[in-house]
Amino acid sequence: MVTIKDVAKRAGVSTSTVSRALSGNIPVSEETKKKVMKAVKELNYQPNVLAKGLKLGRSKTLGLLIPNVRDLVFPAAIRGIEDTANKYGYTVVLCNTDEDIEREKIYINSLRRRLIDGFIISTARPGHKHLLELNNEGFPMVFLIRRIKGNFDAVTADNFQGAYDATKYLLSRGLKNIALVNGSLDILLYRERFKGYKKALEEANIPLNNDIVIHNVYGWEDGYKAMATLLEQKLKVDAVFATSDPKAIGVIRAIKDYGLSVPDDISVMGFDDLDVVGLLDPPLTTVSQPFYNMGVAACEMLIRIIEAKRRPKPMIKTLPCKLNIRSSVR
Amino acid sequence: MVTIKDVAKRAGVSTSTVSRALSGNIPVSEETKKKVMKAVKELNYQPNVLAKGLKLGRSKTLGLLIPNVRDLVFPAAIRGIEDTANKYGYTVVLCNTDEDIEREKIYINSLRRRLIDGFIISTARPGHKHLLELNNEGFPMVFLIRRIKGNFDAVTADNFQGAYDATKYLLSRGLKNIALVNGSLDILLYRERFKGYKKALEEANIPLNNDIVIHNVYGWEDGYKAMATLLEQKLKVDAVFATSDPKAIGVIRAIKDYGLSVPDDISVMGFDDLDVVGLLDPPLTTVSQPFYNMGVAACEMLIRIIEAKRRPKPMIKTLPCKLNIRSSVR
DNA sequence: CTGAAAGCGCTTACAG
DNA sequence: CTGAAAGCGCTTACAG
Repeated sequence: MVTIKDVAKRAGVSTSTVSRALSGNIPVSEETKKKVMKAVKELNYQPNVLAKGLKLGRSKTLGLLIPNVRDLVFPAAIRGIEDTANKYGYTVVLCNTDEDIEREKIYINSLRRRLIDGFIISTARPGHKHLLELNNEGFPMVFLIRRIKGNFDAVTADNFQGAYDATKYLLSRGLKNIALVNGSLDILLYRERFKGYKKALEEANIPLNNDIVIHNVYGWEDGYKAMATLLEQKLKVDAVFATSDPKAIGVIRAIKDYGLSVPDDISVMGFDDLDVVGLLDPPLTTVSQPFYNMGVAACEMLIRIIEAKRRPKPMIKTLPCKLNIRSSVR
Repeated sequence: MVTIKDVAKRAGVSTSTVSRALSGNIPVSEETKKKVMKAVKELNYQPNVLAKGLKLGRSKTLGLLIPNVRDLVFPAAIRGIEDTANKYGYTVVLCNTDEDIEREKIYINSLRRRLIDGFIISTARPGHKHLLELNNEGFPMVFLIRRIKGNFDAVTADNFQGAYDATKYLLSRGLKNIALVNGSLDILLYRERFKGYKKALEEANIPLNNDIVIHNVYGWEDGYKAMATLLEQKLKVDAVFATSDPKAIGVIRAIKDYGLSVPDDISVMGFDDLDVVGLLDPPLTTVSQPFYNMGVAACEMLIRIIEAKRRPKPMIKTLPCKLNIRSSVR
């Protein structure tokens, strides 16, 4: 491997000068700069990032904490993060926590030994004391998709607006008995989606019917069960707003298994717009979250925090959702 | 941050001794080892991985090159890699190449400045000279899922056997006119799947009908087109073997759009067993690739190569596929 | 078994 | 503007 010494020798200057010519932080005469650059080129010199990191106490790497790469929600966001990190010369390390706080703590500790420069965190849930401590230390971090209450840097979708628009749209199609199949209210974004749903109903003067509102639904199996329960009870339902696409998939399967049709008998609205959801039968009408762009925004925000001299004021960036109308709503 | 010096001071020994006690490579008396461990605990000392890496010329970091995280093929494999890397104290850096050789070269170069210890490569395709060079340097690398011809370390599925079994199964269901919707023959695994298909046909004394064999099909849109073409020509087809699940999804949509039913009119067999494919309508019968385990195996192989004193002989590990029978074949 | 010293490849405060 | 020196936090060959 060619080092800064080799470059210095070839250019006939000291290693200090090479370093300065390369960093650009400290003035170097045009002439010597040229000599250095020539030597760099000729030797194809690549600075050693570890050595630099050791000296500077920064490693140009970012940690990304997510529950599980296999969740279809994450790949697009990861891609946005990777692309952005790469653009700024950063590298990202992926950590799957499986929603396990202990695993998360272990990951955070082990990454700190690598002098990680900051974290993007998509695992916010009750029991996040360790994250607050990290933040109090002034450690750069930004929440993505999920966030926790309070004044922390975060990038999320506009969950309230998305849910509001979705419900409004169902209403506009003449659907009145709109069931809600929602996630855990422990998680902020499900509280917000619930609010959006209620607001739209309220504006249409439709009273909230708690019989057809189900919370704590996780994933498609649960979605299936929730819908089956609704159907068993023979409650009047002409549409279902499932607040995540996996839930919607389960809901659709249940409806079909009970011999009914989507959307002729019951319309189904999802939330997420996962890459696969246009391929379903029927293709799912859903609220589209800008996952890729959220990844980009979170990564840019984190890098800005890392590279700032003074920590900027916390900022919550909320990206708009938009309805992706396909065929599961009549 | 607490360093080895702090530990040395507290334990009343030199930093050399602390280092030796911790590594275990060099004998240290039981007594001093105890003192060191005590100090380590009390101070919660975490060695600085960058410093260690700089000294040792290794970084305990692995590079993973894939075309795109958003391809549904990869998340499970990534998860297997992450879990394994983590178990051995390694960290993995993900790179999306978009099948672009230039991007790939840039990634490889920039990771080498980080003293990356080895690569897992899922991007093998024509134009891999740079990979051969890397290999010739003795740089640790293993191919995953896709590999190139020759004697290189690799972990793949048994593509021949999988395709053979799939075709045999279709035959066993009384299906005789089995179309093949296949990928590019530039890619080894599609050649192997083609061979498996031909072998099964041959054994059943069914001549290969080139009219219903289509190659160079990439993704679901292409799968749709391929099937549409077949249908337009009114060729006799009672089953389709699509050699990837996305192709199968396109095939199914085309069949439905032409007013036919799966599997009543035409049966469809896929290949991959992506996480979502059981949720389709009808749930897809497909060849299941052990993506997670392939990720684990590739990562273990790579770490073994990295940590070996002498480079072990190249080894190709082939994991068996198994049929996952659902409802798209009659 | 243990310590002092050198060195991994950088950057930057200190002189000049 | 430039060089010599110190130092980031480790490990290990060299003495003892």
